[in-house]
Amino acid sequence: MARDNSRESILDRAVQIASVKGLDGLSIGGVAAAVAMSKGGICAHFPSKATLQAAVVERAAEIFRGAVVEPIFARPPGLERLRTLTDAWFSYLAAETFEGGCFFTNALLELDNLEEVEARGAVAGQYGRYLDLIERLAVEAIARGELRAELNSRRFAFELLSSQLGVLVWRGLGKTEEGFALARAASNDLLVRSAA
Amino acid sequence: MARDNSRESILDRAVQIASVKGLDGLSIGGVAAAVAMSKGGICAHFPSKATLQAAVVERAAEIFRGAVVEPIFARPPGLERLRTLTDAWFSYLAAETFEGGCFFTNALLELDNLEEVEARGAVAGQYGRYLDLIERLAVEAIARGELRAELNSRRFAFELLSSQLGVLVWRGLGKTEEGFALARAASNDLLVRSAA
DNA sequence: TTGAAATACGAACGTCCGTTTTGTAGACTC
DNA sequence: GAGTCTACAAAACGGACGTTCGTATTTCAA
Repeated sequence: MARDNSRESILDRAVQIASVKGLDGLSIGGVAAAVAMSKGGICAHFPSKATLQAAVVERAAEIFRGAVVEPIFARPPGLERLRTLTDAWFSYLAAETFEGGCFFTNALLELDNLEEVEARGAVAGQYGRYLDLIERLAVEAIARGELRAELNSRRFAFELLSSQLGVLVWRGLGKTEEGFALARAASNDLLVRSAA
Repeated sequence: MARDNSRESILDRAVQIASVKGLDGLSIGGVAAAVAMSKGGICAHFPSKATLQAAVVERAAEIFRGAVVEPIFARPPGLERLRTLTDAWFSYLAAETFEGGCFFTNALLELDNLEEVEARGAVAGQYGRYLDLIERLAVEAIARGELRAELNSRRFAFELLSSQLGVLVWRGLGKTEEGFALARAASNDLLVRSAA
């Protein structure tokens, strides 16, 4: 754990920079300056920019899982986990876990048309995993009779995610607090009208 | 109209490039190559990159208005215009009016943490105007008795926009068609449960 | 104490960036 | 037809980019 100390600190800073400037806007020189090292020192750990970007995505995924996903396993399955996930996501954004907002949404919309950036697949993969998790939790809640049996779990996931996306736009407009309020109301409404 | 012909063709290409690579990723050399001109020729029309970016945002706004906003004025006020706006937005995205998807959503999430980019304010301004339009149409529909009187028009705008954002994520995941289907269903559901 | 491996510096490379300057065609005006 | 103006090409600038390399420092084992 304490091994590779500098590699970890490089990654932690790089993740924050990438969340603000984008995965493509991330520069080795910028990272070097941010951690007070030389560019050569960075390249010793990450032989190419693509390698650094891949490691950054992986690290961001760990952070996201720790902040949003893992809290649900302390709760009973079904609807309770769905509520916990929603709350955790709002907390994750409010806490500015990533300085630039939601790392993966930023990255997905940044890279979706740039097939030459290798990290694109990794970003999409992580994003898809998150959506599948929401859908799985909905299926679970349906099976337990907590959500309506006829509910389309895919559409449920779409609408729950969409509320989170709305917050990001409101944040971009400088109305973060209003965005949270609207998204919480919308999410809650979704859960209420999906309840059995 | 035919005046400043090359300026217009530069802008049209620059808008497309910016929608794919981002407003910050837009480069004068790239634009020059795309329109088969020299960098100096570009700089003759746009004395600085910031000037070019500002003109690109303005041009993108014109395109967006023409594709999404103007069609509603051919329709009767109220709910009908709301439906038309929604349809026009889906058509606008499906037609790949901008190669990179939704120019303004991309730009907003790209720039929301980069206060050093001058175009940020213009992007946020255009985005806010679109949201206000949705809200105004909702108020209009409420006043005409087409939507419920207790409806929160701000929340309505939030949820309608959120569905559009969902499509953009699905598009980023390579599931554009499914995204359209889910968003149409969600938008329609929103209109149905908001109806008087 | 010595040797080897790990670590990071600092300089250099070629490329691209935004910008400025200079040169040069072709179209206007007088 | 000489002068002027516009539109663009071409070249160069300083700087930042990603990457490579030689070297100095540190760490640890033998």
